Amino acid sequence: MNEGVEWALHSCLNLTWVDDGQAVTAAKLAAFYELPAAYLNKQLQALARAGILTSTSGPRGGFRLARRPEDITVMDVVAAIEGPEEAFRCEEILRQGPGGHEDVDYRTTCVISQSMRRAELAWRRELSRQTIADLKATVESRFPYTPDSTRSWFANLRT
Amino acid sequence: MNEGVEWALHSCLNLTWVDDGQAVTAAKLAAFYELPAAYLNKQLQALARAGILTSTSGPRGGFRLARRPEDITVMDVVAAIEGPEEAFRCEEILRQGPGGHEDVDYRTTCVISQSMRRAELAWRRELSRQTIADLKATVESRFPYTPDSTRSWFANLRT
DNA sequence: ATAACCTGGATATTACACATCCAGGATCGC
DNA sequence: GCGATCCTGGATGTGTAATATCCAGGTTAT
Ligand code: SF4
Ligand code: SF4
Repeated sequence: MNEGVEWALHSCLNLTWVDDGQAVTAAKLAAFYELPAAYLNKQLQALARAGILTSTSGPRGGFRLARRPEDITVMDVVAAIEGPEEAFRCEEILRQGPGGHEDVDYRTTCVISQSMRRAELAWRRELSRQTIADLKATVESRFPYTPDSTRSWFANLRT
Repeated sequence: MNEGVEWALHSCLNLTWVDDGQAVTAAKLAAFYELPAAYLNKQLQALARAGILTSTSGPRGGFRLARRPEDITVMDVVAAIEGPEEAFRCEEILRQGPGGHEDVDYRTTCVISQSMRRAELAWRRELSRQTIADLKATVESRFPYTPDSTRSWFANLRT
């Protein structure tokens, strides 16, 4: 599991707490957790390509959420960062074994592959149930002053 | 996801098809898929430590299943190879952020961490539902002559 | 006694995640 | 227009973990 997923989710949450319509610089988002700015920027670009964030160039530019938090699932973010590939990559070792054929796609016929795929589907389904809005609501109910303190932290940030 | 998991599951399946009470050498199991023998041996050792296989030293030694296939879940094998760690390792970046405390275990309080953990639980539950016996049965119903051909392949193997 | 085989630590190799850098382009304020 | 700000994306460097090999030692069957 890529570490960038964690950064991306945190950044999305932080974006829900800044003033609406306000774009936030990659450098500022990185500064919040003291992350390497250039590298976080890459993750944000991936989120932008996935349609989760919109990016604006130039002064007063930066990133903002492309949709409402209710419409962004945790799975969306994970997929944007990790790529569309499945975690279980079947190496099709059956191909090397006796009775293996070059022209068979073992990923679809093989039992082990199917079993892994089913488990991964359950994982994805669970991540799709949760939205950024859900996370936001849970945080706010547990730490009611997080929105205010986050907003003011970004507002008072000196570069 | 470790590639050794695939090897281990295949090897367990193959072991269900050899004559009962017959131990199979790591080298033979590796030869079946042309895998690196020394490395597969490491995975088999892990399975032995986990109580999934029993190992016998000396001539006529090797590995055999420690329990009935019905009593070995796919999750057992995955856990034996991958170790007990969770796939989502929370780096607790909140600790670096404003308002972070040294003495808080963010892995338990944090919403993101919980969300990931829940998804991973669903994944594990799904893998625990399937046993080696289930895989075996599915393979045999699709490819009825696999047990015979596998058994005879091992029997006729020349080193 | 000898050969077959597992055990486990040390070591080499390789792939990939992590991280940085820079040239280019867009946008804003002046 | 001009300079400053900031995103874009490819090239590149770095470090760590997965992959793979090796060997010295222990166990067991014949
Ligand atoms: S049997 Fe399935 S899991 Fe194993 S190598 Fe073939 S496709 Fe992959
Ligand atoms: S908030 Fe949660 S996921 Fe993020 S660093 Fe803290 S514990 Fe980890």
